[in-house]
Amino acid sequence: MATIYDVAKRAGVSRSTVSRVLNNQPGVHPETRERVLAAVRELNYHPNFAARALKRQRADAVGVIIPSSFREPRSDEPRGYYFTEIIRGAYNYFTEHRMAVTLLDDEGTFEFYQSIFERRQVDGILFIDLELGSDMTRRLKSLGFPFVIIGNAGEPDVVCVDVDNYGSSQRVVQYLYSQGHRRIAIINGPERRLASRDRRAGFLAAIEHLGLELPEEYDQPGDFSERSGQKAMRRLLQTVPRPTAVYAVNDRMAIGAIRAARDAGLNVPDEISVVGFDDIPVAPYINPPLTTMRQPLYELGAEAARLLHEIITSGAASVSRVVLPATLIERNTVAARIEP
Amino acid sequence: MATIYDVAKRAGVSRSTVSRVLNNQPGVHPETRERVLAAVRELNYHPNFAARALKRQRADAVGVIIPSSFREPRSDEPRGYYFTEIIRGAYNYFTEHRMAVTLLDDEGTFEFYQSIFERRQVDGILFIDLELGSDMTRRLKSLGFPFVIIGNAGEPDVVCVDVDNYGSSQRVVQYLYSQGHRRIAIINGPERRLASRDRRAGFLAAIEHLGLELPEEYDQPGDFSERSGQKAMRRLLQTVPRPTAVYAVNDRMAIGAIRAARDAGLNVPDEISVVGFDDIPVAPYINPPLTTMRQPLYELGAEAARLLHEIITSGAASVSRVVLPATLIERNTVAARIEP
DNA sequence: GTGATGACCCAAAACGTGGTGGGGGATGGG
DNA sequence: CCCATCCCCCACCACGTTTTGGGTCATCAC
Repeated sequence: MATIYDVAKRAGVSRSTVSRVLNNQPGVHPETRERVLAAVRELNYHPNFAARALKRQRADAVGVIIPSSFREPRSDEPRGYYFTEIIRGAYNYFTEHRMAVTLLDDEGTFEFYQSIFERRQVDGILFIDLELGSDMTRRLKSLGFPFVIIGNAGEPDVVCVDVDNYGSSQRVVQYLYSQGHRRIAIINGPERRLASRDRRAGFLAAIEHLGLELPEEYDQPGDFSERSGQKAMRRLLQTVPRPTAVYAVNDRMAIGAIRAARDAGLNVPDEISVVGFDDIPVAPYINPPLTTMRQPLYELGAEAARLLHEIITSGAASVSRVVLPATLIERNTVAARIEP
Repeated sequence: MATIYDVAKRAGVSRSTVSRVLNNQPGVHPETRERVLAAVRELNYHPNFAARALKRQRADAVGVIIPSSFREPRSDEPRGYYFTEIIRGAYNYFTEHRMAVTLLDDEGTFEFYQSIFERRQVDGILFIDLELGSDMTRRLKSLGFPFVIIGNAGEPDVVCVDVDNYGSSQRVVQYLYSQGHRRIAIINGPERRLASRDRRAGFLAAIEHLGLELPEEYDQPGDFSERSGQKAMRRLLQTVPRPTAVYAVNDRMAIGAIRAARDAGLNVPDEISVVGFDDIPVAPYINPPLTTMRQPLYELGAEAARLLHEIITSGAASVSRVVLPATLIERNTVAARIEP
């Protein structure tokens, strides 16, 4: 394996001159520079990664921490897609900027995260969808290590990028309203998830803003799983009057809800409309194709990467919270309704 | 940031003793060991990653190279799922063995791959589904750097792990035959892909083995895209006699094929049966749910990781080629047929 | 009492790179 | 012809760790 010393010898110069050439620093005669470059090519020299990192005190690499649920075997609820898209966005950005992306384990303890910081294997960390809790977030923040959270950090002064759960839910209600719906129900996600809470809050705000009524039974719990969506829909179908539209705060539950409606002999969307959230890959393939809010996952990753890079290079991000809009994808699970 | 020197000073020993303790080497008094450990805890010391890698001449990290198609924006053919599953398998294995997984760019040139080797950022590389070609593979092999290919390496003596495309295709034909089908057609993938060729070869072998006929028109080209499957099916439907079953060598094309059949007013599976390959996430959700061969993606990744680890630690793999079986997932696109 | 034997521990030399201070050679002006 | 000036280039240290070749002390057998 060729070292910088070999290159120097071959080019007839000293190591430092080679270093200067490689790092594009001034003070090297063009001819010498060319000779060095030639030697580099001939020897197929590439700077040793560890040595450079050790000396420069930076790794030119960032870590991505994904929830440990990622590690679970193939399940009915493959969240893999979610991370893939986000990571792709971040990966493309970092590749562009000559930084490596390494997948980091998620042990979930503060000490573990701290150890990642301390060993300096990476220059910064991207937390994807971890729901760290504000206490953990604060402690991490106090370490002074660059990190960005994808999702709601639940804490000010922590840089995070999130989809606009609140506003998007408002838009769902407005859309349904504009289609003539007045009795609109919601199937919620798990309460501990900030994303769920934000979506519910946006929904409630829009309902109130439009002066609609929300009977208690229209506000159904769920846990993001298909099965929970199915169960929630069954309960909704027994309420009188029945809602004409249902907003399931993720696509999985929307799929379950549609199944429940069909099982009950109801036609979607003619007899009951359904809107989901996420736009997972199967959304266009279910029957009927699902109308949903598409999460800008790729952009989430890219934007988070940009912010992290900013923190790494300049010490701080220009903005501490970025919220990206979701876009409504109209397919076939919502019908216009002439209110009786 | 605490260094090993700080720990040594606090524990009142030399650096080498600290190092011995941290690496579980003998020759240090239990009492001293305890004192060192205490100092480590108090100072929250974690060995610097770069320094350790530099000295040890290994990074405790492996690279994963995914096709550059991974980098493309959200497309109609999201292969992301494919890599996700494979990477999960590999990731879990490496995490278990305290190695980091870093995503590597795919520039596609030999010089680039070589440079990854030379900079020693990783101890080994996993090539996912790259169809490197046997020339590239040979050249990489000659570098003597640990790497494993997921997919058919197309070259002996190169360690690779692949799904049993040949045998699985035979099983598809046998299955169809056992259901009473005698006129079986195939929709192929792109010819340059070894996976396509293997699947086609297995298909042909089984057809011949069973003494079935294969009119030229039953052997349709395709390119793995939904659209190409659709087109191929249209052509198939015009042949006389029409096939009673169609084997599309991936699920995307199977979906296209089903769409074409439905567009032509044919019922799947009653009038024509379809089998796919992959078991992509949407397979159970299309209408009707797709019968297909499930690729053991997770296991592919885990097995490749195991082999790579073996090469890294012991210099060579115990076996140079592992072939994993696909499993038939029976859903609703194949009907039993009483041959007229 | 003395030499041999272990058990522990230390100092110093790597690993390959980046940066810094200073030295040497060429060039041009006096 | 000499000196000042400016480029270039070199030797050397530092980065934080692992490893190697001892060195010191107590113990033990003779």
